[in-house]
Order: sequence, then C-alpha cells, then structure tokens
Amino acid sequence: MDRYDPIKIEEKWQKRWEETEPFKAKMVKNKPKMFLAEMFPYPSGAGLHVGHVRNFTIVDVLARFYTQQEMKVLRPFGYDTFGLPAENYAIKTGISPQSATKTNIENFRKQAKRLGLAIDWSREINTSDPEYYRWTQWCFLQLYKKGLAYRKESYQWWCPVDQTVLANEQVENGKCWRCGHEVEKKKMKQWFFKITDYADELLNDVDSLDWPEKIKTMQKNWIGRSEGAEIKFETENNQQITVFTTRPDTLFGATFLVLAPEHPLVKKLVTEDTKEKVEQYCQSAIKKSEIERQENKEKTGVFTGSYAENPATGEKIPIWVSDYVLMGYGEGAIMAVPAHDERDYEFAEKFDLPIKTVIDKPENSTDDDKCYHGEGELINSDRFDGVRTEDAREQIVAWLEQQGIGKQRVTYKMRDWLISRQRYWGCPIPIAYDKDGNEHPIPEDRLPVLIPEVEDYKPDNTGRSALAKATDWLKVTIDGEEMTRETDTLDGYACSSWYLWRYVSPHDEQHAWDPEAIKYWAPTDIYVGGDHAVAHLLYIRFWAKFFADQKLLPFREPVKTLLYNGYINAPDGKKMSKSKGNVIDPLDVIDSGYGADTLRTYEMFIGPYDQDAAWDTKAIGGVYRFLNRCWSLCFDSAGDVAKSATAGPAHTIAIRNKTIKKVTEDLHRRSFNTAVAALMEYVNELYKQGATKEDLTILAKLLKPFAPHLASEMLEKLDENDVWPTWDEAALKEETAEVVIQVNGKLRAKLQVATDDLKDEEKITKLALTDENVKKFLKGEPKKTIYVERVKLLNIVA
RNA sequence: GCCCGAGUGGCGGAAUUGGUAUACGCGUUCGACUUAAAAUCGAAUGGAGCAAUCCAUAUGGGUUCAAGUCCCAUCUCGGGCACCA
Repeated sequence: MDRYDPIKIEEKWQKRWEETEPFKAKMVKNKPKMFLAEMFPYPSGAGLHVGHVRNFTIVDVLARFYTQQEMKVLRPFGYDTFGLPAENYAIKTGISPQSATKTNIENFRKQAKRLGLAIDWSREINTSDPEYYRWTQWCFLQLYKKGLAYRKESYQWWCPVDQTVLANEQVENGKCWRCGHEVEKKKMKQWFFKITDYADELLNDVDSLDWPEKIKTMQKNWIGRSEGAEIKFETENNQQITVFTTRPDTLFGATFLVLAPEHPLVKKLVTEDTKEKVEQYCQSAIKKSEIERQENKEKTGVFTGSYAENPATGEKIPIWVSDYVLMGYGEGAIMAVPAHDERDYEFAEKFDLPIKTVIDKPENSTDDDKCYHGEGELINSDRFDGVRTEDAREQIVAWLEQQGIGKQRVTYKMRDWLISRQRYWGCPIPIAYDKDGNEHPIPEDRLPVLIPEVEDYKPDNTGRSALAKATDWLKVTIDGEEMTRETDTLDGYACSSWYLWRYVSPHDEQHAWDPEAIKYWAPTDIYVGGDHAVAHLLYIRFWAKFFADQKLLPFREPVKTLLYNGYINAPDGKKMSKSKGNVIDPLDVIDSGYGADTLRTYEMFIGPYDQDAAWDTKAIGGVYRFLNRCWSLCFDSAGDVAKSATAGPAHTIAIRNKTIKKVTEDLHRRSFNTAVAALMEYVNELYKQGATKEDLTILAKLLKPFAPHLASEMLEKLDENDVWPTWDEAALKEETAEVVIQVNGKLRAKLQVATDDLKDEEKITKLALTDENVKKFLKGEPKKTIYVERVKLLNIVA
C-alpha cells in the first residue's frame, strides 16, 4: 500500500460500519441530542444523482461533527415511495409498483452505503410499507374525527394525462407538476384536509422559524392573508350578494358589482333577455384553462340584467359577471371601484360603466396611474368627507356593522388541501360508504387497509382509480353492514407529512410514534432539502400543529432549522437531465478511482451549500490531490505512520489551533467550503513545516466529517479516537505580529511587532512614523491617527 | 407589474463586527524528478509599468480616518408572486 487507494480503504470501512453499526441512535437522558434528516428521496430507477450526494453529505457532515462532539445524534433514512413514476412504469411494463419499488430501494440503499453515510440503518422507513401506511391511515382518521378531513364537491384541477385531480400546490403555471400537461377544471366530490383552520397560526409562526427568508416569504405569500370587510348588497329582487373588499373606505365609489362565473347567484339574477348570453359566458369561462386566463388578460364579461343598491349612496348599480373575479377567493363577488382599482377601471372603461372618484389624490403623489390606489382624504363620501382613508376603513366598517350589513373579515389565498387521488399507487383512504352513500371510517383496529393486487393499473375513465377493479377488496362489512370502500388514495404529501416523527420509533406497533422517544428526539433540529418550499414544508407544519392540539406531540413546529441546499448543475451551468445527456453519475465518479471521500469533500468545497453550483470535472481533481496529500503526510511507503511525523517541530501549534477554531466555527455556521479550504491551508503548511503526530491526529479528526473513510484509517493507524478537538485561544498568538500601517486609508507599510506590544498604541505609532515609506506619503505632521488593535491596523491621517 | 436575492481575476469562490480585496481550489506558465510522458514536489500568476507607483469588487454619486461591506440612483442576472378585490 504505497499510495492513497480510496477504493480499498472505503471498502474496508464500509464493511466495518456494516458490522459494528456505530451510527445507531441511543437515547441517553440529560445528554444533548441532535436530530438531523434530509428530505427523504423518491427512489427512482435511475439511482442516485449528484444532487442527492450534496443533500446527503450536508446532513452527514453535520451528523458526524455533532457525534464527534459527543452529542446523541439521530440520523435516519427513508424512502418516499408512493407516486406516479412507479405506477406509470407499471402501466407500461406490467411490473407491479410493489416489486419495482423494492428493486429501486435496494439499489438506492446500496448506492447510499457507498457514500459512507453515518446512517442508523435500523430505522429505515418506506411510505409504501403496510407497517408504515397503517399509521398514515391512522393519522387520516385522527383528522377525520376532528372534522379536519372532509368531502366536498367542487371544481378541481384535473390532469387528463395522469387521470387524477391535483392540489393547488401541484399546478405550476397551469400545468401538471408531474407530466407538464395542461390541467382542466372538473367538478368532483373529493377529500380535503382543512388546513385553513390553521392559516393564522401557520402565518404567524413563520417569523419565529430559523429558516431561509426566501422560504418564509414564499409561505407567507402562499397563505396570503388579507384584512378587510365583507359587505352585503341587496338586489332588486331581494337577493343578497356578499362581497369581500380590503378597501371598505372606497364604498361610496362602488359603481357596479361583479360576480365570478361560478357564483351560485348568477342563475337568480339573469333576466329573460340576458339569460342565454350569461349562461354561455359562464360555461366557456369555467372551461377555460388557467393558461388561457393568464394569456388573455383583456377583460371580458356580461351584464346580468339585474341591479343592486349601494348601501352607502342608495344608488342603483348594475351587476356584472366576469372571470377576473375568482370563485375560490373571498366571496367570489366584488364591489367594483373603478376610480381606485386598476382592474375595475379597465373593466369600466371597456364596458362604459360609471367611474366615481372618492379619494382626493394628494398633490405630492408620484402615482400617475389613471386610478389612484394610495391613501388620502375622502371626497364624494357624504359624512365621511375629509376623513383619512386609513381611518375611514374602520369608521365605515363600524357603520356597516351597526346597520347589520357588513363586518370585518380576514381572508386567505390558501385553500383547503385536496388529498384525493384517483391513482392506484398510493395510501388507500380508510373510509367506506354504506348503501345510502354515507361515509364510515374503517375502525382503527382494522388498519391497515391494504392495497389490493390488481392486473391492470390503469385508471378507468369513470374517474375512479384502479382500486375499483379489485371487486372483492371493494366490499367491506362494518358493524354487520356491507359497505363499499373508497377507491381514492391519499396525496403522497400526506405520507411525508409525519415521517420525521416515525423515525423516533420506526417499528412501534402500538403507536405512530412512541411518546417517550418523540419527547427526547423531536422536533427535528436540522432538516436539509432543496425542494418543496410551500407544499411539503407547509403541510408538515400543519400536521404538527394539529397533533400538538391532540396532545400527541410536544411541539408546534416540526423543524427548528431548515437548510435549503442549491442544485448541482452540469458543467455548462444548465440543469442536468437525461435527455440532454449531461448527467454526472456519482457512482461513476467514485468508481473512476476518486472514491466517495473525494466526491463528498468536493461537493462540500464546490461553493456555499445554499447556492447552485456547476459541476467542474477538473476541479474535483484538486480535492483528490488534497486527500492524497493528507495520506502522504501521514503514511510512509509501507502504509505505516510516517516516522518523520512521530517526533517533530513544535512550531505548528499556532496554525494547528487556528485550524481547529476555523473548522469548528465554520461548521457551526455551515460554511462547508471555507472549512475545507482551511484544512487545505493546514496541510499546505504542514508540508512546509513538517507535521507532528499531534498535527496528523488533529487533521484526521477535523477531516472526518468530510472524508470519513480516510480519516478513520488515519486515526486507526495513529491509535487515536475521533473526539472533536478544542483550541487554546492563547496558543493562537505568535511571537510577533504584523501591523498594517495606512496613510489616508492606503496601505503604506507593514511592521513586525512583538505580540506583547500590540496594546501599546504609542509605541506602534512612533515606530510607524519612522518608516521611510510612511514619511514619504505623510509629508509633515499627522492630523490624527486611528489604531484598531482587533485587526492590527494603524491609519495615519495626513 | 410587485416583492426578494445577487453582481469580486481566465473560472468556482474567500473576505464572519466598516479595517491588509482576490484565502482555498481550478486553469495557465516556469523549474525539479524522468530516456520520455503521467503522477508527484517547488515557484509564479488581477491589470498597466523597468521601477517607485497607479488603477481595479456591475455603473454613477454620497457618508467615513477607512467602503466589496453602509446610503441614493441606474444597469444586468437569478428566484418568487402575479386579475387574490
């Protein structure tokens, strides 16, 4: 063994770890714990890609770091296995999702093990394992019991290719997040989780999270809280139309009403003359896809033929229908104030409707829009004339409340979470229907509701999943009554909404999570991922709050710190994709001779973890050279610890302590790239100065989180443990220090000063003033001098 | 359109509290070893200039003894939201 041979070392240590299981998590009372996890992967047939490696390595570096600091670490692993790819594959090939998933997991596990991850493999979970989804169904029933899982008929996004409905979060730019096909609206009876019950708390608690601001903002926008009022308008034929507005102060300027095409009152407002035209408009608007609505922002609409009364002015105002009003938000109806709202203005212009100004635009306003939407004093508003808009909002709402025709109201953009999926490969919803169609939960002691075996996985065109084809399975008897099972399965996001808690007791047969274990380990301290900013990361917070309310969880936020890692792109900066043929396979990188340690360390060195980075086929060689230098520093040609290192110079103390400090602090602030750089500097220095055994030990300990195989080999040969070292602040000081001398802020000299003299400003100033170069630029007496001891800098002002 | 981020050598990036700009790595050049190449080791490497020195952190201003860092304006790129009343 004359050279660094990663393949050989890695095989040895991976085998050792397999046998001795050193990463098993143990609860030890009164010891600090650390629960870390990556967002568990979907085990695709393609296997690991370099993005997984980055994601897993971040968790691994931290897990190993905290373990070396003698914390009790829980670092589990699992697979998010339900979903469309396995099912589509089954439809195409006839290979069951069950069996394809099993194969993929085995492959994934094998590959993950080759990265040398410090995983507690005894806690592996898999969402499509009946032992797991039994408890997903149990979670569903808890929500059901409290009325937070319910069924409702409404228009839903429907993907005609995947033959399933989608949640709002799964529709991206009007297209299906999976297949990219344009989605349609379809009226169906579907299951929902009532996430809106927690809208306020989900929003308010965002601020307290140690999460990236970017994600926090996205969640806030998604929840989309607006404060305003709802106001009732009476129509001529004694119907009531309730509208939502954030600007009740503009009520006197409301010159017409607009209803969404889906609004139930539209039918009652049409007249003989308008009926046909309105119906036609509504039907085509409902059919319109999101894309069409976005592309064509030109306002369209029709007059219903009816009028309502503006309660503030008593004026008769027309009621229109237009698709710029959305049924899903507020009341699906608005009061239009064209003078102070751009959209209403556009509509009024197009259909020649009256525009009435009710806010006096301040003269200094830079707003040059045709309609002014800022603050100001009210005009044309009867007894509210002269009142500031900010105050008028409250006063007008108070007046409406007195009249019993309006009240304060908060609205959210977020809708309830649609969880029904008309797909085979998902967790069956544990519900059955009696002959009258009433729903009945499957009793908890009869869970899990297993996924039946079928021949054909294709959904039929009746809107039911392939589960409907399992005719025997469909029948179930509850309390002696024969019933039919629900054939929808749960959105995969339901399965991943509680998996972090399952990790604390993955084989518990009595509970979804063991109450003692959850108290010790949870919440998750550090969660690492690069996706799911709103969907998964919002759902998991919702479930935490719900189960906390059931007294089943001792926390209300499931993730303390979220690290959102960037992508690894192809060398050309573009996204890696099979079709472009620019995919870097991490296993190829390992097998080409670099080994996993190089791959891991390179992906940590490539740049800040939260930024996207482009793969550089050459730069990885630099990291390999670095590990090679670590090896050669430590071992002689026989593979023994180099003799030259057993005794040696002691003048590496300062750099040694400096490196311990730098790497430790960098790991705490997750600056992985600079931690690796510091180790490289240390090695470069040891090459120049010679390394003592102490140096090699420290190097191996600090290196272990990044390159665990090599570091373990070094530590074993050195006969040392891996306990994280501490630094001696006093040892950081060298005998002399360099003081930078500036004249007018420009560098003019560097002085070597005894460390003890650093406090002596007078002495340093005197010394600086004798420097030839300083004299040259100073030309006379200094006006003043500023000395900053912290950075060893003296600035002389000429 | 609105709301965030970011812009530093040939390239990836560093500069943590306003204090030596360009750490570390890639690439390039030179040297050592070698019959030769690879590997390895060593040196140099922002630009201009023989040099002293000057100029450089997207652009233009400002604050300060001192600005990549703070403030104002502009440009470019990236991300999010987008008829949400």
